[in-house]
Amino acid sequence: MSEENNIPKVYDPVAVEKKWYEYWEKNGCFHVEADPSKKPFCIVMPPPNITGKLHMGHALDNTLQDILIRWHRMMGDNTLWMPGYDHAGLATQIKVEEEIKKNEGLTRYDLGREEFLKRVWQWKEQYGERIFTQLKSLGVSCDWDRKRFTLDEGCSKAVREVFVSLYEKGLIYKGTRIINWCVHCNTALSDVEVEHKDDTGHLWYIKYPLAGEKDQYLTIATTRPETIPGDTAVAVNPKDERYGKLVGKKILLPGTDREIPIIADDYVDLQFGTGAVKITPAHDPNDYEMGIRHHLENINVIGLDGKMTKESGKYVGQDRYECRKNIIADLDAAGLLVKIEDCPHAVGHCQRCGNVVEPLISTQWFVKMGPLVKAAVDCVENGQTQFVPPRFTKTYTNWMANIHDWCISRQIWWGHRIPVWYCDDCGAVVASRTDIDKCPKCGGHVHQDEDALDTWFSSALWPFSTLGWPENTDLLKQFYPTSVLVTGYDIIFFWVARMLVMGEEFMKKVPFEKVFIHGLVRDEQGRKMSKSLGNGIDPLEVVNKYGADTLRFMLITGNTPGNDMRFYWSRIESTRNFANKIWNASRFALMNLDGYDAKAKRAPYTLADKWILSRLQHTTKDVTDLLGRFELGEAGRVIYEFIWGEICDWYIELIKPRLYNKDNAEERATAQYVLCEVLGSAMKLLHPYMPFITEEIWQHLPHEGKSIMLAQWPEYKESLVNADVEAGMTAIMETIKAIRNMRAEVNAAPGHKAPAILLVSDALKNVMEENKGYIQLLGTVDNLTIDKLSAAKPKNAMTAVVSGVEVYLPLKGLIDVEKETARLQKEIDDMHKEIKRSEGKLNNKGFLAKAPAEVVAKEQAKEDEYKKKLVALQERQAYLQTL
RNA sequence: GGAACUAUAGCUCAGAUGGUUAGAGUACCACGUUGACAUCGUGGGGGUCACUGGUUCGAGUCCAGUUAGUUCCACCA
Repeated sequence: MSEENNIPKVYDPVAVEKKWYEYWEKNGCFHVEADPSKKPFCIVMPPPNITGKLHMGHALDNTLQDILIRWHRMMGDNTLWMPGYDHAGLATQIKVEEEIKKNEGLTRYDLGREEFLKRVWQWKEQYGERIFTQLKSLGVSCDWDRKRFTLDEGCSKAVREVFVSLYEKGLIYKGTRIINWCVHCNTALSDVEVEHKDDTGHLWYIKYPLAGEKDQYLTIATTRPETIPGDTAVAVNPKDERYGKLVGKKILLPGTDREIPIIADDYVDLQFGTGAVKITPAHDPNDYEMGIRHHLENINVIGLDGKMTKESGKYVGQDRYECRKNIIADLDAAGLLVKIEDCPHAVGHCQRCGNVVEPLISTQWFVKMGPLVKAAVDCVENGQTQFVPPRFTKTYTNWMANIHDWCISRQIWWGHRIPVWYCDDCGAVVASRTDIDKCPKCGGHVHQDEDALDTWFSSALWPFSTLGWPENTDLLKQFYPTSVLVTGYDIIFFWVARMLVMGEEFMKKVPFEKVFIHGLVRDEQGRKMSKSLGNGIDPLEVVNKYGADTLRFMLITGNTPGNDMRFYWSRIESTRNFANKIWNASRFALMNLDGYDAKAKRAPYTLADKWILSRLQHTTKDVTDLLGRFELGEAGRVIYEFIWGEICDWYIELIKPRLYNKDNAEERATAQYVLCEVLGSAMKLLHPYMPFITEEIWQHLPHEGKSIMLAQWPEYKESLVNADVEAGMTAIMETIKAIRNMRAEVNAAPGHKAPAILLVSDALKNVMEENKGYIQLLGTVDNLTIDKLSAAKPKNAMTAVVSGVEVYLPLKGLIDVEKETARLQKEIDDMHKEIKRSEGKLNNKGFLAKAPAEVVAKEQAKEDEYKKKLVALQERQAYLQTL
C-alpha cells in the first residue's frame, strides 16, 4: 500500500490473511509464559476430534474464543488460549476400521489390538492435524506451542491418577447391571450417548394364559414382543381392582414351559394398555429395577450381537427384529394376539451410528455420581461458575439432580485402557502405572482389563490436565481456574458438567469462572446443518471466497448469546461489503497522508475533529462494556456503526477540504492526525472480530510495535467527550439531511448548488455560523444565510424544521405546490400525533408526581420542540396556499 | 410427562436494569458514476412489537394466561 496509486479498489482478503497469519506465528505473537505479576486470562479450547473436519460450529465456537482472547491480550492480561485435540475413541476407531476394511478387507480383530492401535496412531499422524490447519485459516490465536492431545503422556497420566484416586475412594466401581449397548458399535454407552427419538411403534396386545386354569388369560400390552422369552413376571398395580385377585397366581409364558408370577407394583400405570405389563428385567431399565424389588430372575434373550440367545428357545440366532415378526406370527397362530395399536414412543439410538440401543445386563465400570454432584452443583449455585446466558444454569442443575452413575468402560481399543490389572490368583489390582507385569501381592501373573475409557472421561480433566496436572506447574498455578469456557449448549451434559465434577473433586476449585454458551449455526431454512441432509456449508469455502474476517464478523453479529443463528449468503455479502468499506476508507486515508508528520505543528481541532473524537470515546466505552458482558454481537454492531455511519459517512466527508488543501499545512496536519488516530483506534476495536484486515491497515498507518494484536486496547478518555460539540454537530447533520431531503423531493440536480437560509436558535447560532462550510459542502449549498429564529421568514422557499433550526430552500421554479403541500401535511399530521402523545403524558398527574424529574423535563422539552416545529410547518403551508 | 427458548418491517435479526417519533442488514422505489468505495452515495416507502388480561404515572421491555413454532430432558410397558 505504500504506492498509493496502486492500491486496489477492492479488498482481496486471501493473500492478506495468509501473510499475516504466518507473520504472527513467526513472531511468536500467540505464545505466552505464565506471568504472575499480570492478571491471568485463560481459555482451554474444546478439543476437536482428530477425525474432525472444520464445520460452522467450530467456526463459531473458535471465533467467539478468539475474540475474547484477542481482546484480553490487548487489554494487557496474561492471556493463554490452550489448544488441543481429542482422540475421540469410538469415532476414530470406527473411521479407521472402515478404512482398513475398505483397503485391506480386514477387521480390527484380524489385526489384533497392538497392530490395530499402530494403524490408528499412523492415521492420527497423517490426518490429525488437518483440523488445526483449518482453524488457522480462521485466524485463531491460540498458543500452538502448547498444543495438547488427550492421549499424550501428560493427559494419560492425569487419567490414570484420576481413575485410581476415584477407585480408592470407592467412587469408581465395577458392576453387573443393565446398561445401554450398541449392537453395531459393539460397546457399552453412557446414558448421554443414547439419543431418544420418537419411533412410530406398535403396541401388541397379547393374551397370557393363567397357569393351571383353562381358557383364562391376562392380556398384556407390549411394544417389544421379542423380549417375551425373557419375561420373568407380569406386573399389575396393587390398586387395580381388575386384577387384585390375580396377584400371586402364575402365568404360563407363551412359547415356553415356564411359569412366571403375577406381581403387584406401584410403578404400573393403570391407564396404559391393559394395566398389566410383562416384566423383562434383562432388557428394560424399569423392569430391571422392578426385578430387584421383587427378586426376579434375569434372563438374557438378546445377545451382544443383537441376535436372540439360546435362552430364547427356538428363536436362537435370529436378529431381534426378525424374531419380533416371528413371535407375533406364532402368537397370532396360537390365537393369543388380541390386537395391534399404533404407539409412537421414544426409542434410544446410538449417538454414533444411529442404531437402536439395546438395554442389557453387562459387567462394566462406573463412576458413582451421587457423592460427586453436590460440589459441582453448589459451585454453580453460589456463582463461582456462572453460565452466560444464565438460563443454562437450570438446564445444568436439573440434569445433575437426576444423574445416574456414569458407565465409563467401552469395549473399544482406541483410548485410555482401563488401568486395572487382574491377578490370576488373588483378585483385582488397580494402579496408576502402566508397567504392572506381576501381581504386587503374590508375584503371580497379571493381565490388564481389556476395555478402554469413555472419551469424555479424559475430556473431563481437560482444564487441568492440559495445564500440567498432576504436576503443580507454573501454568497450573497461574491459569487455573480458567477464565471462560466457550461451548455449544449441546454438550453441556457431555462435557461441561463432567469438567465441573472433576475440577471440584481434584482441584477443589471450579475449572472455569464463566461458561459462555452459544447456539447452533443452521441453514437458511433454519435446519440443523448435517451430513445426511447435505446442507452443511463449509467454512473454508467461505474463507476462500470472502475471507476469514468476513465469516467471523458475520457469525458473531446479528444474534444474541445462547440462541441459534441462520447462515445467509446475503449476510456474508453485506459483511464483505463492510470489509471493503473499511478498506476504501483506509485507502482514502493513506492516499492523503503524503507528507504527514506526527510531530509537525498542527492547527487546533475543528468541530468535526472534536466530534469524531468524542464519538470514539463513546464507542470505546460501549464496546468495552459490551465485551465484558459477552454481548459480542452488539459490540460488533456498535463498531460497524461507528466506522461506517460516523467515520465514513461524515467525518471523512467533512475533512476532505482540509486534506486536499496543501496550502494550509497546519490544518491539513490536524486532519491527518485525527484521521489516523480515529481510524487506528477503530481498527483496534475491530481487531478481535476481523484480525486480518485490521492488521493490514494498522501496519500501513503510522504505528508503534510489531502487530496490532499486541497493541494496547483503546482507552476511554473522558476529557475528549464533549456533549456541546455533539449537540452542535447533530444540529448540523440534521440540517444537512433536511436540505438533501428537500432537494431529493424536487429532484434537484445532485451537483447543482443552491442557496439556503437557516433560522437558528440562539444556542446554535455560533456553532452554525462557524461551521457553515460543512453545510455548504454536504448540503450542496452555495449561498448560505444564517439568521435568528425571530427573523422574517423567507418567502417562496421549501421548508423543513429540525431541532432548533428552520431550513429554507429557495428552489426557484422547482417547487411543486401540490406536492409540497402534501409533504408538509404529512409532517404536520405526525407532529399533531406526537404533541397529543406528549400532552397526554404531561397532563397526567401521576406522571408528573411519580416520574423522575429529568424524564418529565425531557418530555416537556420534546413537546416544546414539536410545537415550534408545528407552527413553522403550518405557517409555511399557509404561505403555500397564497401562491 | 417435565423444562427451556422463540414470536418486532417482505426476509434475517438487534432492542441489559420499563420513559427512543421502535432500529440495522437485506429486499423494494427514485435519483446519482463529484478526485476512498457502484462490494458505493443521497433520499424514500414499509411495523396497531403473536393474542388476552394484569402490574405501573408509563410496557416491545415486567407478571399471568392463550396460541403457534423450536429444542432439551424423562424408565409409562
